[in-house]
This record gives sequence, C-alpha cells and structure tokens, in this order.
Amino acid sequence: MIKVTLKDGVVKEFDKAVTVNEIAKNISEGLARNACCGIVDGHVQDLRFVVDKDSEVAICTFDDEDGKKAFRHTASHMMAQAIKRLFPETKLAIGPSISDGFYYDFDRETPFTHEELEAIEAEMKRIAKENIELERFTMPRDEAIKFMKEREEPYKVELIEDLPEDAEISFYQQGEFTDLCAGPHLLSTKNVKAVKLMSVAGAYWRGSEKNKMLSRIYGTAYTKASDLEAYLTMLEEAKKRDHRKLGKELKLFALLDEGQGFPFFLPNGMIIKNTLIEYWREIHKKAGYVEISTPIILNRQLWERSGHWDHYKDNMYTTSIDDVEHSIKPMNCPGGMLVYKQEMHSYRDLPLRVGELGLVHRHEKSGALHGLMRVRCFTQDDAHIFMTQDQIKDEIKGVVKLIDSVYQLFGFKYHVELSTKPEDSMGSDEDWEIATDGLRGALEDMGMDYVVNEGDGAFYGPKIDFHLEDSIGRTWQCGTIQLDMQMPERFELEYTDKDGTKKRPVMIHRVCFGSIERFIGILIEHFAGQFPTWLAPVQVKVLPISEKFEEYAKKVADELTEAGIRTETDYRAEKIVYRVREARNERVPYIVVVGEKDLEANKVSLRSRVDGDEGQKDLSEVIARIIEEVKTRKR
RNA sequence: GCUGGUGUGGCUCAAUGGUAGAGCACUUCACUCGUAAUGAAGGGGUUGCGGGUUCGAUUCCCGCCACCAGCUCCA
Repeated sequence: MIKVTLKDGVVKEFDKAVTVNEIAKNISEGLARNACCGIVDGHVQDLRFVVDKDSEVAICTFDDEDGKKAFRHTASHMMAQAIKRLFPETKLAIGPSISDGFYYDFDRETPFTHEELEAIEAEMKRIAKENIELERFTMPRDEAIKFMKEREEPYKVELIEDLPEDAEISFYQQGEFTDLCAGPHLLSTKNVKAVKLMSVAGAYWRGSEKNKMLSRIYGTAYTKASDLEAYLTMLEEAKKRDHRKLGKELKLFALLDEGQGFPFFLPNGMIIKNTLIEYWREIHKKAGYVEISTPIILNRQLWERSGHWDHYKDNMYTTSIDDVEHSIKPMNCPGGMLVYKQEMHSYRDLPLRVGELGLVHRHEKSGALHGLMRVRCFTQDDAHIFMTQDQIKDEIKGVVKLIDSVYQLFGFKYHVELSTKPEDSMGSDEDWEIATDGLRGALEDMGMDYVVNEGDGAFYGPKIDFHLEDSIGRTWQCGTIQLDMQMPERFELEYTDKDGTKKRPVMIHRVCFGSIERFIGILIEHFAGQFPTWLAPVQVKVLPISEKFEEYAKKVADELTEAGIRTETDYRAEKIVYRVREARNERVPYIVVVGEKDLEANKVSLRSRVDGDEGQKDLSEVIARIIEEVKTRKR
C-alpha cells in the first residue's frame, strides 16, 4: 500500500506502483491531461505523480531510473530558466536528463565562462527556493510554432516543425519560463537543491557535424546534498584509477609527442601484454584455432579489392614502394583471405578458425585519441572463421562463449549490442538479412540481453559488440563478432562440398580483447592497478631488514626466481618501512621481508596485498601459493 | 576535425611585467633499521614552440603544438 499526497492536499492510497514513463505515455495518448511528479513531503526519495483528470496516481522513487530522469529533467529546465533570467538573448536548443545528470544546449554569441556557470548555479538555487510549480499544457502544432516564433526560439520552432501536423504539442511551464517538452517533471522546483554544474562543452545541433556548434552545459542534481557529495567523491576516486595516471605511475606505457596516438610499452606493461597474449594463445588452441601472421604493409590493389579503399581510405596510412602505392593495414582480414586462398579447402576443413595477433594502424582524428583506449596503432586479437551457412549459428555461439569466458576471468561487467546494416554498405539486402538473423538467433538462443544499434554495422556485415566500462562509467567496445558474406565473394573464396561442387564459405571476423591496448586500459582501471598475481609485472618484492641480511634475501629471491616467479629486490639503505611503502605503492601482490628472526628460523615474513601482514612462513609454502594463483589465474 | 579549458625541473604544484621556488624523485654521505615516508648535502628549468607589445615577457596579445572534457567519428 502506497500513501500519496495529491497536489490538492488529499491523501490517497494505492496498491499499484506505476512508473513515470507509463504515465507519460498515457498523457501522450490523451488519456490523462496533466502529470507531474514530485517529492512526497518528508520522504525526499519518493516521487509522486498526479493526473488531474480522474485522480489516477502513479508513484516511483528516485532510485527508479524513471524517477531520476524526471528529477534531473526538471533540473535541466531550471538551468534553462536561470540562463534566460541572466542572459535573455540566449537561444534554447534541447536539454534532457542523462545517466549521471543532465545537460542543456544553448546558442549564444560568447561561450559560458566559469564565473557565469557559478552565477547560473546560484540562480538555480534561487529558483528552487522560489518553489515554482510546474504546469503542463498543450496546443496544436501551428499555434505552438507561432508561440515559439514570438519568443524568438528558432531551435524550438525547428523541433516543432518536425512533429506531425496533427500533433498536440506539450509544454511545461514554471513561472515565467515555458519549454517545449514531453515531460514528465517534478511538481515543483523546490526539491532540486543539490545541484552542481560540471562543465561546458561544444555539441553540434542535432548531433551533426554539418550543423552549428552549440554550448552544452553539463550538470548533475540529487535529492540530498550528501548524495551529491558522494557522487563528487566517487568521481575524485575514479580519477585516481585513470589508466593514463596509473600507466605513468606504474611505468606500464608512455604516450609521447614524437608519435601522437602511438603508445610505447615499457617493461612492466610489456609483461602484462605478453601474459595476456600467452593466455589468449592457450584458450584459442583449446578452442581449435590455428595462428597466422600477415604483413603490415600491402599494396593498394588489395585494399581496393577488399573494399577498404573505397570505404576507409581517409583513415589509412599510405606509402609508396618502388612507385607502387601501398597501405599500412587498418585491419587484418584481407591478409587472412589471402592465406585462405593459399590452398584448396574441403567442407571437411570447415569451420576453419584462423587467429592473428595483428598490429593495425588507423588514422583516428586527433580529438578522438584517449590514452590507451583510442590510439592510432593497436594489436587486434583477431580471428577469421571460414564456414558453411549452416555452421553460422553454432560458430557464433562458440565465439560468444569464448568472449564471455575471457570477461568472466577478469570479473568484467559488459553489455552487448547488435548493430545492423549501415547506409554505406555493400552486399544484397538478402545477404544482410541472413547474416543479421544468424547473429540475432545466436543471441536469442543463448538468452543474452542485448540492445539493437540500428545502422551501426560494418560496411561488409552486421556485428555483435561487447562493451566494457571504464572507471567513470564510459563504455568502450572491446569484443566484436562480425558476420561477413561480402569478403568471401570479393576474394572468390571457395571450398569443395560433399557433392564435389565449389561453394562460397561465410566468414566471421571476431576479436575477444578487441584491442590489447584498450583492454589493458580497461584492466588498469578495473583493478585500480592492483593486477591479479598472474598479471602483476612484479609478483614478489624481497626486502632485507638491513644490509646484514642481504645475502639471505638474495638466496630467497633466487629461489623465487628459479620457481618462475617474477621477483624484485630492494637492497637500498633505506628504512624497512620506507621500502615496504614503496612496494605497496607499486601494487606488488606479495612482499617478503627477511631479518634476523627469519634467518634464525630459516623462514620469511610475508605480507600479501589482500590479507596484510601474515607473519612467518616457509618459503616453499609462499612459492606454492603464488604458483597456484598464477596457474588458476586467480583474481 | 569542432567547441571550451590547460601547459612552470622526471612527478605534484607555487610565484611574479624586473630573466623562477617547494615537496617528492635522483646523486652522495650518515643511520643498520621488523611492515605506508630517517636526516643532511648536492645536481637538475631558455616557464610547450614561434612571433608581437615593452627598456625588460615566464607573466600581456596573436599564431601554432600538445594534453584534458565534451561533440563528431570509430570500417
């Protein structure tokens, strides 16, 4: 039973909770006329809905996604209201709620300064204090256009003009401010007090590069000041896990001016990269893959044949060899095709799974570069699977399982997207349908959750993408499975079927890590630099208490190294606390300290990253433990 | 590529229209130590690059470059 205070003060009880969006839908269908949601007095996390026609009430909480959206959407309107008060000449574009807050796009002669942002925030707080009620009303399309023309809001006029001619256009009004909006909103501005404007950035009108760039202000809002504080603290914490910061601190990789977007791997980073590759080879061998390596530079003719030249040449690096134009590979597939064509294939050979750790180069726009996440040269853990049409589903399932097992190992959360035929594509609609159905069918069979990304496929086929999160919740595409019926056609790939006729195989392009560089970036942020023992660049650090025990420390370190454990020593004439501190800052999983009492007992003192000081142990026990962790790839 | 912001020793940051300073790190010396910073001394910067204004620019102005946030893009 839910008690709700209605707008007119009447308390009603309901046994059914309905979400904000359901109500909003009712409104758009004309079933209800006025809907807002608000915060029930005394329970700031409860939002309420009032529908004035027949007093239907729906309730949701701020913890609901819908409730958060309504709350932050109102905050966004309040920001627009504040800006109209302070800078009346500003033109309004659009302002929705987003996952961690809201934004609003504005058109103004001069960009917003930091000081202006503070003034806007202060004005928003004033608007909250004024406790302004929000009212929804509608008018026919032509009236709505007139209304916004009078107010000199060209962007709003354009938005309304794009709506159907017979549409009833809804508006939300709060005091002197009225905005074109589908809602829903809070009942009043009064509870939107914990507001913070985060940043100003450019954003194209309607998301198109061809349009004018507007000023976008990002902000966030919470029902409680303490929640806002917690959010800001979380962001601060996340910054400490940034792979670019940790990459430098832990000496994993470097990004230098001498090669913008071309990462350098330092010895520590190289251990992680090589260890990942070792793991990759192991699981692929088990899954029935063979491995090849194809050249980095191949001639232009090949790229014309694959279609990459037509679709992608602006992003390819080119060079000339003996007056013949060549390109550095942006993808491995054409090389893979040529390898397939090296011999005749029987249906008995299929599916043929061919892996390649290929270094590819792509000219990404300078503004798109981001640490290891988006670079201009990276290693794809690629593979091409050649198969018959009736093997499609099983092969896709096999790859999905393989990718899932990789992500499980690290404890990654991920989401899956199915991307369909883009505008600029090759191949027949029929081929695309077969391919898309194959991918969708595999996902459905496996009961996987996925979102459909219309028109976002590769030019040669649809794809399933796996997205992983970084420390502040941005997601990056890592794994991908692409089904391709075009390349086999273009390269005239064949196999001999049971009846002796030549048939065309279907192929899958797929990666698990995606880019090893990006994957390492995600790993660094996920583990905050505290890699599982099997990946840690240094697994054990041996520290003698003082110079007197250096000899014993050396003996211990030698034994650890002999057992295949990555061991470092620190014999510097620094205090033991100092050297322990450094080893901890380096995120070394195990620290072994040796002094007088250890020497006497022929033992070592162990500190593990997980359990802290563990006291004296036999060295053989420590070795066995680390080896077991490495073997099982314990997290 | 676009919009905005930032740019000072290896790192984190301070200062100023009169040619730069701290901590950490590094080197040396002393301490010989029991689980997150022992002390002292020393070396290290053409203040991102190029112009302009000025008697004088690291500081003010312009251009470029790089980085950061977002947008666009990501076959």
